[in-house]
Amino acid sequence: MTTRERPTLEAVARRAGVSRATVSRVVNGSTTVAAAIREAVNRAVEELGYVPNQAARSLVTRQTDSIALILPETANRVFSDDLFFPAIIRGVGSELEAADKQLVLMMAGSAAGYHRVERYAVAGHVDGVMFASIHGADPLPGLLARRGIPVICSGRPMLADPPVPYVDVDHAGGVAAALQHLITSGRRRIATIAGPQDMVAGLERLTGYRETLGAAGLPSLVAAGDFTRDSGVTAMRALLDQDPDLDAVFAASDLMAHGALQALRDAGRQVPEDVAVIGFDDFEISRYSDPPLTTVRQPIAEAGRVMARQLLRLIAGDPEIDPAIILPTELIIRASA
Amino acid sequence: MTTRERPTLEAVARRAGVSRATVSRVVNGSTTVAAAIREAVNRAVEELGYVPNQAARSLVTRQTDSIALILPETANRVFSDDLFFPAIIRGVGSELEAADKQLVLMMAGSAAGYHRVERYAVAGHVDGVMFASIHGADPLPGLLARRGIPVICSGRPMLADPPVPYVDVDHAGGVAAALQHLITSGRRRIATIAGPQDMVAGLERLTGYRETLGAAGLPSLVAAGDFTRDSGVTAMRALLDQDPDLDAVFAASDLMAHGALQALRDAGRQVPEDVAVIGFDDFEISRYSDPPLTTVRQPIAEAGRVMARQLLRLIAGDPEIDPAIILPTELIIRASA
DNA sequence: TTACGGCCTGAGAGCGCTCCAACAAGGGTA
DNA sequence: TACCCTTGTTGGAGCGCTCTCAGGCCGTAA
Repeated sequence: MTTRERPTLEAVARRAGVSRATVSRVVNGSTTVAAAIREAVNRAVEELGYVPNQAARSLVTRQTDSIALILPETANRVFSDDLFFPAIIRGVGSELEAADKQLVLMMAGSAAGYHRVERYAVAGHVDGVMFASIHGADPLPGLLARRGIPVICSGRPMLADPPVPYVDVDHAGGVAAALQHLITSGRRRIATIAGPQDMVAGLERLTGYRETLGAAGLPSLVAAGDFTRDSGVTAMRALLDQDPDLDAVFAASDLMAHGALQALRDAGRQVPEDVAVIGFDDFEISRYSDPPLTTVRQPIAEAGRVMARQLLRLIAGDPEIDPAIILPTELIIRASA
Repeated sequence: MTTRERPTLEAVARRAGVSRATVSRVVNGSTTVAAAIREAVNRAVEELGYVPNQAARSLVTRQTDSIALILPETANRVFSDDLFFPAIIRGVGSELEAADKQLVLMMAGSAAGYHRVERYAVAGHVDGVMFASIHGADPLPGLLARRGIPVICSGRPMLADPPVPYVDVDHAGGVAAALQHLITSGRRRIATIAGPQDMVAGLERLTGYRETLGAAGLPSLVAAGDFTRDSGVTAMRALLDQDPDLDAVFAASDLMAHGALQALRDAGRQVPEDVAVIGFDDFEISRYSDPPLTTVRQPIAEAGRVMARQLLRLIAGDPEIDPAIILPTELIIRASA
């Protein structure tokens, strides 16, 4: 392995016969350098294979051109079966790539990991921090914001002190559209499989369900889930126990809807003839389930993209950041309802 | 926003009434500091909320405690439908988390992104680099290695100059097991949907197919795919055109196998009665397809974990790094074959 | 009492870069 | 010819930290 000594600015300057400052200007694209000298410097850079030392540079500029994305889960949970995080990463990644920033991924499932994230951000390793999907009243976003670090959240944070700008989707609207579709097509005993109630997404979808059904004068029937497929199976069984005659189910996630599909099949119910099923997410796999899943599409990757864009503006010092951006959801009708 | 001035070592030293060097010693856990002084320093650190500046630190130590994972695809392709990258990230992430290193994710789909990755690594922004799934004869791993940067690959790199250590799975063994299962159960016209031939995974699975069938004296029938579901649909149709009487298909990825399942259904074939289908990957979704997919399980997350572990050893200067680690694959028999 | 280690602590020299103040050339104007 | 810009370049300070080395203090032995 050729652990060749890395050339410094100094070395380039010597070779090009100019000063360090001039080389720095050329490297950083300043225009006030005579063409001939710029040429000479560029040649020296090329010949030596010079690449600026990032640590030295950010020591003085106080920025690193990298951005952290915090996934408040353990690595094992994050990428198990769920396509939410991959989609967020996809959106964030494409946006940062375009802005020539680096993405630092941090999985902070444990309390220790949590503290690590805090130290990492405060140590100035990144220029800003994004949070993907927050559990409960998480103090970390506020904590970092108070430390002067640009922060933005995906999903409205429950704790708003200090308020941290966020990007979210229109949960209530999506749920209302889904339920309206069920009601319009004659369903009257509409149950729901709710998401975790320590997350805003779970909370708002349940609230939306209650309100829409309440307004329509229909009874509620709720089972708790945690967005996973298995919890969907369990919840669906419980619902069937409680009301064998239910004719529709709204699941707060596609994965839970798939679980419900399976539980319904096991219980001998036909979908959508006996029971209509609607999910929430519109993951790719929902196009291929049996039957294909009717679901509320939420633009996850787009949320990631917007979140990244907002953070970049925040870092650039733009004073006019929307404190909240809500992206629209859309009901995608397939065969299951 | 409280952009409070970040305290420096100097400030802590003043407050604790000691020198900078002593504070540094305490912060870095040196034992040669008197207990009373250590106490005082720790108190000062606490009171000031001191966190060492990472840039300054790595300027002198020449290490950053972060590691890059390069995904040689565009962000949009990486997380589309595929569960390969999420699984790799999961493995790598859990291992790095345990080692208290940070994961920097880089998507290098374009040529520009490519150059960016190189500069980034050479700039000393990371202590080492991992490559996930390499296309063709990619020069980048070798290039970085020659620059003295610790590098490791997931999947055997086609270009081995200089040789870069890698972690891969036993493609040939998995394919052989799959085909043996088909042959044993009486299948005689076994087609394959091959993966992209610019990737070792695609190449080796096709080679395995040819060799096993050749040894059994059975004819080959090959259609090309690119690991995606859509390519599986197309390839399956082509195979059916070429040999309407084929009785089995081995797809080089689960996604292609799902596509094949769909195309077979559309063509009125029963799986597994008319045509047996076997995939490769064992993604979660394959447990839930119709029928559940028989497939070759490859331990992707484990490969990520091993890769991270190897890189960490490489960075630590361990001279005895296995140039290649091959993880076992396993045939998972479900209903489709 | 003096000499001599052993232990801690402090001073100071960088790490490689940016950026500011200062200065060297030209070229135009009075 | 003297003077003032403008344009381009340089030296040097300083970012916050680590680490080497010299030196202070103390106990022990001679």
